[in-house]
Amino acid sequence: MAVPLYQTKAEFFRTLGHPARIRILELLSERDHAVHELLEQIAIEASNLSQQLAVLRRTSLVVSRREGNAVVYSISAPEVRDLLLSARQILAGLAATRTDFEDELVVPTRPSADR
Amino acid sequence: MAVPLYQTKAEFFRTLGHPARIRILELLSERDHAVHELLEQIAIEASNLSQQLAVLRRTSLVVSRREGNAVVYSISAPEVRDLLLSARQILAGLAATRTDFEDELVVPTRPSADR
DNA sequence: TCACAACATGAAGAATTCTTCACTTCATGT
DNA sequence: ACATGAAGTGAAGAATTCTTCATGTTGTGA
Repeated sequence: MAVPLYQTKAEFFRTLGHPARIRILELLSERDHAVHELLEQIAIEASNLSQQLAVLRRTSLVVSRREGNAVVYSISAPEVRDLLLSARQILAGLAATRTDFEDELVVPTRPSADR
Repeated sequence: MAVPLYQTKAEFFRTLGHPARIRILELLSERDHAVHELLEQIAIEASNLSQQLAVLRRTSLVVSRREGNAVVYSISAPEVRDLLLSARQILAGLAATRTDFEDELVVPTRPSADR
């Protein structure tokens, strides 16, 4: 293998490192979506969405097929679902830690409903 | 929550999206390491390593403590280990897919040992 | 107290990645 | 054949992220 594994891994994570791409993968891990369906859910320009889909296609994380007038995307590695879940858990854990830490350090103020 | 979840997730993955940071996390998921120990394993400049450690610290993925002359780092979320494993599997799957695909399309040539 | 080793940090230029724009392509309906 | 809706693409400037350099801190041992 010419490219070291940790380099490949880094690239993989980098392709996950974009809000639109995360949303796309989350939507696709529920079910296949046509591009115009994704567009309804994600608030970005059509051509930007195309660019992000291209990134995901390049890394083989998704595949597309044409269905008449529409192009339908699907996830190629179902394990991505687990990965996203796993990430959510870690994130929840870290958030909790940070909150605890604040609880310890921050001067207590009147509890506020919206923060 | 002011910041949407998928934004936070994207940031999380982006902090994983760097070869040095991946290696650091892999080393730390084996056991705690002092900075100079990490430096032995990873071929980057000391100050670069510090910068990457700072990135990981900012996102609370690692924590550091001083032990005499040295600073020792450890992983704060053990689940990171699973995540890295999970990524490795997906990557292996994708690589296999791509290889299969090549097997189908590419004109077979004499097998070569070094590619 | 000095000197040195181990780390950290701010700043700046280099390198990447994002977003948008102007087009192009492809399939369908008329 | 033409118009239209759906999607993709190359290019370019804006925005981020990397790497390195110079300098600053903090312990330890002489």
